[in-house]
Parts: sequence; structure tokens; C-alpha cells
Amino acid sequence: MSIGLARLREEPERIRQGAIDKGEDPSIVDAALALETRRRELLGESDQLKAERNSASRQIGEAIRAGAAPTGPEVAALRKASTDAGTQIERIDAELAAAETQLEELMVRIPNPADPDVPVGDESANQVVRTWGEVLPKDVTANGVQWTRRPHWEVAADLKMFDLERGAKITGSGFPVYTGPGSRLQRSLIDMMLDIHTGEHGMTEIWPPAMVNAASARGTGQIPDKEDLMYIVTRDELYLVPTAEVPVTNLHRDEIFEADQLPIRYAAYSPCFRREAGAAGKDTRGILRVHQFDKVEMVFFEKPEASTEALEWLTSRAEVILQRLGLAYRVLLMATKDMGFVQAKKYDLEVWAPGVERWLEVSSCSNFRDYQARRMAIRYRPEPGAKPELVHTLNGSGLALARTVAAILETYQQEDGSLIVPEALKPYMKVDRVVR
RNA sequence: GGAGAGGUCGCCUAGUGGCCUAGGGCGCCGCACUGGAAAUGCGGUAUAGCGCAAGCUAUCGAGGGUUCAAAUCCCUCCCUCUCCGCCA
Repeated sequence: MSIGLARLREEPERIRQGAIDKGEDPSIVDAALALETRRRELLGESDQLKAERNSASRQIGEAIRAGAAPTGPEVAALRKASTDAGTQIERIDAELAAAETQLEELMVRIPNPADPDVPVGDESANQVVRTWGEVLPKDVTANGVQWTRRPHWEVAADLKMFDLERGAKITGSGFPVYTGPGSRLQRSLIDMMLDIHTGEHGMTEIWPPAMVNAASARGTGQIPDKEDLMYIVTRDELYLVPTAEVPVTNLHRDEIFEADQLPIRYAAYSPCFRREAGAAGKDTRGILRVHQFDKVEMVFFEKPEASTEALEWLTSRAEVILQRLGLAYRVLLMATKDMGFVQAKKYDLEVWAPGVERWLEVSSCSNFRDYQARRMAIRYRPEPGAKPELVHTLNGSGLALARTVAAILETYQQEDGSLIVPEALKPYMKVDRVVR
């Protein structure tokens, strides 16, 4: 469950409206509410009976210690009382377990209500909140010479930066092989991003496992919701991570922080594996949609009162990377029906790729409020000794590599077929230009 | 992969069927003592659910079983450590 039973009881209207805004069925909220009432009744009865049974058992021990015969009538009566309670407990607990299972099934289908400042509607209601950089044209006229920017796969083939055919041979389509300067570019981008996030933004670097267990996949909601998205190693019950969000957020599952430990801000590189089921035929050329790519992910654990501002900062940290790379981009505030089930507010960063003349999503920055934290039981003490409260979690790419690479190739390609290395990458690439 | 040892309240540890409703130490918090501190003494110190409250219920790695009653006995699984094997 993810929105919390207390909140369900306290503000069912807001939750019902939240479901409607996200295009989900609001009747689930009413069904859950009714089931929750029933659950509490059963729980009360069960607790009462358990108290009776415990009391009878305790009295048997006391009676025997006081000298009563273990087979005598006094003990027999107590034993019967305990057994009778036990029989009823069995019955009620079975009913209770059924109610809880049902309730949980309903609760996971209730979405996290969007923040009040999120536009209501489908993707047509998404708002462009800002753009940065020059949106380059495909056709270029410079110094009287006319040429046309090519799509990234042509630039890459020309400069031998990646090899999609051989990737398909050794693994399958959608598994690119980066070669020579292409491989070096991957390494440089990861290095540069981590350097900026740790050195300038004060985040702690994490290098997580690329596979997680079922409990972790459940924690961030990959199962059961998005099971089709993931590659699953059934023999060992492990899941290849679709994003570093999964291992990194789960780092603190079932933990309680002290207030002075927050915020905790991580930057993590990981490869990302996505089956992309149902996406066959879309973006089949180049590296815009692949099954394995690399990404630096930012994951924040914040005090509730700080999370609104933290999302703005998180988003701006992803923008810093695009700015350093000199890539034109825009920031979209996603509307309720386009933002996802668990997010309260989400910004997408789209980079301009002049070769394919498209905006490419390279980052998605979200505030989950306490929705994820509840599922994973990540809490903190507002004051020393105080009752633990849920933290707020946020995450955002900073950035996903494959599409960033595509934008770099298409933005920095030259008329002569070479590629200028963006200023910020030169110290990592060790060259100013990639040539044939 | 094999053999052995072990997983208890933040940490260490006691606990082999019923005053364990989990004891002790460390750490931490409060109070006392002090000019201030150390030392010392007293008290407090897990999480969740239910209840106006007193309190009740659950949790001793996880799950199941035996029993009137399980931290304790039985079964399955997970993890950690030591040794061996294999191996980047």
C-alpha cells in the first residue's frame, strides 16, 4: 500500500479526485474505505481474543507453579478457555488476512495524488516551463556553404563510435556496442557527470549492483506494476535494474534517520536494462530506444517540508549537465495523466537533436512525497526521541547517456564529417575533435 | 559448491517450554551532585496497529509446525562469519 490508511480515512475526497485527475478509477477509493472499516473491526476482535488466550495461558503457568495438578480440573478449565479462544482466533485471523490482502490489492491501485500546481489533463496539458540554448536547424548555411545535419547513427557509423549490427549479433537488437571514441565518450560522460554532482553539488557517489532481489523491486514499485519492463533472472530470482533508482532508493529501506542526517543526496551511475515491451517499431533506428543504456541517477531523501524546493534544485542539477555540454533543452512540467502513477510532481528534460529534429527525453525529475517511502518504510525522527515520520523521496536522471550521446553527435557534427568535442568533455576525452 | 559456527530491543550480551510482560552492560536523553566538568547516583531510552485513556495486540533473521503456552522444540528458507574448493 502506498497512500496510507490514515490518510485514506482522513481525506478520501482528495484521494478520489487525485485518482480522477490521473485517469484512474475513483470507485477503488470507496471500496478500500469500506474494506478498511471491516479490517479494523476484525482486528479489534482478534486482539481481544488473543488477550483472553494469553491471560488463560498465563494463569495455567501460575496455577501449576502454585501447586495445582497439571491434569486437575482447575487447569483443565483454563486450558479449555485458551483452546476455545484459539479456535475463534483462527477463524477471525483467516478472515482478517483475506481482508488485508484484498485491501492491499486495492491500495496499490490508488495513485499518488498530484500536487495542486500540476496541470490537470493528458500530455497536451504539459507545460513548457523554460527552454535553454539555441535550437539548431537541420539545414545549415555557413560561409556560403550549405549542408545538412545527419542523424546520429550516420555520424557514429562514419566515425566508428558505435556498432549496432554487431551488438545485435552478439546479444540482440537494442544492445549497442560502443567502439573507440564512442566508448571513450560513454566513459567521459559518466565521469564528468559524477564529478559535477559530487564535487560541485555535494552529492555522495554510489556504484550500485546491477541486479536487485524481489523485495527491492517491490519497494520501488517495479513489481507488480511494471514487471514487463524488466529483465528477470528467474533461476536466481533477481531483476536487472531498469534504473539506479531501484537499488539506490532501496539502500535505506526499513531504516530510520535522525533529523540531522537529512537530506541525503546520492548520485549513482548504473547500466539500465529495459525490455521496452510493446515499443517494437518505435525509434528503431539509432540509439534513441535501446534495451541497455547507461545513466547517472540522482536520488534524494528529504524532510517533508523541504521536498518541494528539493525538486526544483534536483531538476536544475540535471540542467547543469546539459548546459555544460552546450546542448539546447526544454523543461516540461508534466500533466496529471502523463506523469505516472506514483509521482506527485514531475519535470521532464528534453534535449534538442537537430539531426532527427526532435526533442529527446534525457531526464525525468520527480517528487514522490511519502508514497515510495511508505512502501519502503523509510522514516526519520523530526526531533530526538520523537515518533518516526516518513521521509520524502525524489529522483531524477542526471543524465541518461544514449540520448545525450545522440544529441551530442547531432549538435557537434561538422560539415567535414568530424565531431567537435564539447568543451566540458575535452579533459575527459583528451582530444578536441573526433575525426575519421 | 562442501564443512562448521552464528543471527535477541542503536551496539555488545544473558536467556534450552510458563514470574521473558526479554535481564545486564555500553551508548544516548533527563534529573541530582559540581563554580564548571569528570566520576557517581536515580530515572528514561524499539517499531507498528487498535483505544479518549488505563491499556491491549503483534514483532527475538523470514515463513511454517508442535503446544493451553515458543526467543527457547521441529521443518523449510535467507543472511553473516570461519575453514576448504573454485575463480575474475
